[in-house]
Amino acid sequence: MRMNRMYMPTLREVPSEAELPSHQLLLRAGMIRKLVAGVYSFLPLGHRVFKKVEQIVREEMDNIDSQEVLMSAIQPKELWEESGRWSKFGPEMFRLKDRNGRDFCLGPTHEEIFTDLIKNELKSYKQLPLSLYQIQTKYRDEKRPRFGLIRAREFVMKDAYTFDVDEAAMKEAYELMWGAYARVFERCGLKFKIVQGDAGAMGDGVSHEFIALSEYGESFIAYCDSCDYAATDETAQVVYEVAEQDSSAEMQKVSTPGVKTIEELEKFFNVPASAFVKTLLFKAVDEVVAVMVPGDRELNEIKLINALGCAEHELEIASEEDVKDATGCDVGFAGPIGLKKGIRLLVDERVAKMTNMIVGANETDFHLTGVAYGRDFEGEVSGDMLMVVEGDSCPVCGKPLSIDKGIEVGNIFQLGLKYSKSLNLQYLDENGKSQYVWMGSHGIGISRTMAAIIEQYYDEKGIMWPLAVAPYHVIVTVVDPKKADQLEVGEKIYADLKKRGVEVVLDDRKERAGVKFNDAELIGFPLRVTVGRDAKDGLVEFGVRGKDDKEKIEADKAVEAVFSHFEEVGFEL
RNA sequence: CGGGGUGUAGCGCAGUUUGGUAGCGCAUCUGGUUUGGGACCAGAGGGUCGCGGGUUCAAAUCCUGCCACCCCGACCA
Repeated sequence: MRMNRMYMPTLREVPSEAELPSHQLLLRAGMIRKLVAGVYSFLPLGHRVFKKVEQIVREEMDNIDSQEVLMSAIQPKELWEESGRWSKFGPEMFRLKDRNGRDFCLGPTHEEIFTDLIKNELKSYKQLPLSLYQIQTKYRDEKRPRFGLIRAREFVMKDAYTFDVDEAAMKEAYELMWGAYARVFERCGLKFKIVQGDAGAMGDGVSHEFIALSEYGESFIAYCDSCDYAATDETAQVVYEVAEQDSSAEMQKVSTPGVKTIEELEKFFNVPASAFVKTLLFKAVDEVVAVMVPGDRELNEIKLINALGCAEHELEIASEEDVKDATGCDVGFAGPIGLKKGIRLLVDERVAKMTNMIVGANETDFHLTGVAYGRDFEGEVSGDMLMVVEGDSCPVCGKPLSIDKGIEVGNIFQLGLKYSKSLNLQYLDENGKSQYVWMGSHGIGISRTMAAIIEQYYDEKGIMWPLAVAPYHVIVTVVDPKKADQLEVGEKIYADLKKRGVEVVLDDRKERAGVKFNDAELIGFPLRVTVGRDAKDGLVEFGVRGKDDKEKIEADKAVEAVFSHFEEVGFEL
């Protein structure tokens, strides 16, 4: 490709709408443009990178005998009602009606559609296992789209679905997928961690997330350096020991005027935060629920949601009015004793061991001390309800956990029988008996992966694409294309590289050298051959993006230099 | 959806407090001089000042309703 014909509107200045490096650089390098919030157009250079990532995914999926299909983005409401997700997905789903008023959605994911497709054809165990995937546009009306391609409302995902005869076979398919995903992200050059995930709206089974490490990531992960335990912060099991407490203390009401927060309480009573128990009120659908966690810890809302069995969007913090109605007092004095009748009280398992805690009295300006679980009140003991923090003990080996941040680029789920049951997907086994199909669902965010790569490969000048995903491998920069000798040498190297199958652009634009160099570095071509003033002596310059030292070589050796670099970094065309 | 902020030329911004009919830098076009790290000189084009309503002789500026976009919180590939 000749650059003077290339549509690559690079920007000198950072668009004010972009904050993250990947977002800024994608815009500045002329790779994407925003249409509306969370919806982007891919320009030629961006599209080339996109296709590279897509192709890597495709190859690795094909490699494990998953077969590519293409489903519609537009889906009928009926299938979603069968699975119960028409309401569960909530406002995240883009919904639309046809001219007759029939309801549809733009697919946020495709479990229903794949299951439905298969159920009409699948008859026998002999047809299993089956693994299908597609690379297709997904729609999710995010509450808050942001960070460019990282949280978009329209994005491209590779989604795969596996169908197996039993649980063991499903787990085998899961392992296969795991391996393919690891290879995909390795080939993309990403530094990533594989962590246990929460299944969320997808199902209740085992799941893992592939997290590309990045300081700008939205996903927090807890992991152990001593063993291989790793989980998302929401999933990580919290080890929290309650010290033996004196149970002889009597419950007493203490006046605590205006003392509401844990910090204020610590000062007032002069005891550590762990002596208190927070009673938090939430509204789930239209029921108010109270949750108790130790005063020095945060509640994990995901764990609460799982305990309640409601959907994410159905849970919200109770309003001030709801709190007053439930407790009969101002916000800040809620406690387990004297709550309005009928309010569910969930209790973290550790709270249930406390025999001398301080809680709100459900009376404005009063707290209760010396409260013992079991003696003074009881609730539903709900296991672990806490958010993990750095330094918590590893639930496997007991060593302290580390916390890191990253971008979720892929995930794998063991769906089990969730969809085959709700959508009635069965096969006949060897004995002619009907059995439900064991399913798995596996996603990779293609466009998001592209952004995640940039987050790991950039410097102050621009992007530094790994060769495997670079829009082109080499840029041949002709410093002054009006000089016949330079242009001639540049054209020859360009043609020779092309002949050898190298993806190459020729910068033949009538721009000053600085503009060309800056554009090349911004866009992030991995290799640069500069044809300048020494061209008349048959010399050119060979450089690698990200390395300052340039090497003067004979023009005839340029192609060789490119290939020896390929060899050096283990890249194959 | 709650809280905060912004909307003026393709991009980045000033002008709004104190109403008087729109400006700067970059980019674009023309001519010339330059030519290895975002050139210089001269000239030119480009704006429903987010949209609607109101106040006023007069509105980018004041009032009001709406919209869009960005940031902070809860969701996910």
